[in-house]
Amino acid sequence: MGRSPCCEKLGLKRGPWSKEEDDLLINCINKNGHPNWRALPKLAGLLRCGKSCRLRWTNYLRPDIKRGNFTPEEEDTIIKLHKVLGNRWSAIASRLPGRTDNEIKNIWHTRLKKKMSKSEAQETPDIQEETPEIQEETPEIQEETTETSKSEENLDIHSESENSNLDIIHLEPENFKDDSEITSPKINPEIQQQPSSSVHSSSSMSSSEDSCSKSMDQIMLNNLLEVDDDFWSEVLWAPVDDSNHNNDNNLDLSLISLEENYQINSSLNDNWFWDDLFSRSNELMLELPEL
DNA sequence: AATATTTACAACCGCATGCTG
DNA sequence: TCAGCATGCGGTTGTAAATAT
Repeated sequence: MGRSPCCEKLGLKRGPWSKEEDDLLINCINKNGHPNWRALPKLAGLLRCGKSCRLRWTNYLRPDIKRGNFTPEEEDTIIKLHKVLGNRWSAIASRLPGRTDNEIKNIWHTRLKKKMSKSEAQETPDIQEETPEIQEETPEIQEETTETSKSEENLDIHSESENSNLDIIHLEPENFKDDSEITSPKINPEIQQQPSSSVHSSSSMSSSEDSCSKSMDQIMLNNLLEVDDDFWSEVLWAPVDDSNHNNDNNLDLSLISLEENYQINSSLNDNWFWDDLFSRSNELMLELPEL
């Protein structure tokens, strides 16, 4: 199938946008919307291609864009989502209201990637040193990993945490009212104090991931859950329309289901959510057919 | 102060995909 | 069913600003 060029390049302006151009574009979109990007430049009196206008609008001029530096919480969220979603910037952006995929991609390449590799380098020796101690301190926890997390004892802990924090987590963008709802961690002190076991391979974890997953194992083992264990695989093993083998979609569905499940079942605080979403998503990745 | 290097970010490019006639 | 078109998306580039030498 042939693909037409997005615009005729002759005579069209490229490069940075001027204030005047921005104003023309904003005025035009405010007046007419943007039902057709290709026709829009002419309508607005701009010597730009439609694609350029669309990018300028979606990445910079849109009124709902949050300008300014990323907060540490936002950065943390990006790191966690990137572990789950990979380079799917638009998917990550959809979970960070007011931020664009381009912006997230930029901050990842310029800051977060380096930050992560730096902290990995710094913390890897510590992790290696600490792991044996942790394992020694948590024999019970380790045993529990082989069993279901639904023991009476675990449920007791769970119900306590329920009492302490009954926040329902809504991951969909429209449910994020502000930054604090997105990320601000409200760590259950009980869980924080509990030593971490080593269910997850630390070798593949950055320090930020490590820090965010300090309590992950406890979460996984002790607090999750009223979530039906079958749930996590239901999506994966549900019949898939052969005519539409889109693994990305399957993954999306799986993640959406994860999110929805938490909306319904969550008595977890934010950290727990992220930790478990990450963990479960890794499982999903492993179970998914090769992309 | 001048120059070199690094960082941050806007913008571009081209492929993929969905929609429409 | 298929070609053409519009848009979404991720990778990459260009460049201004900041920082180091």
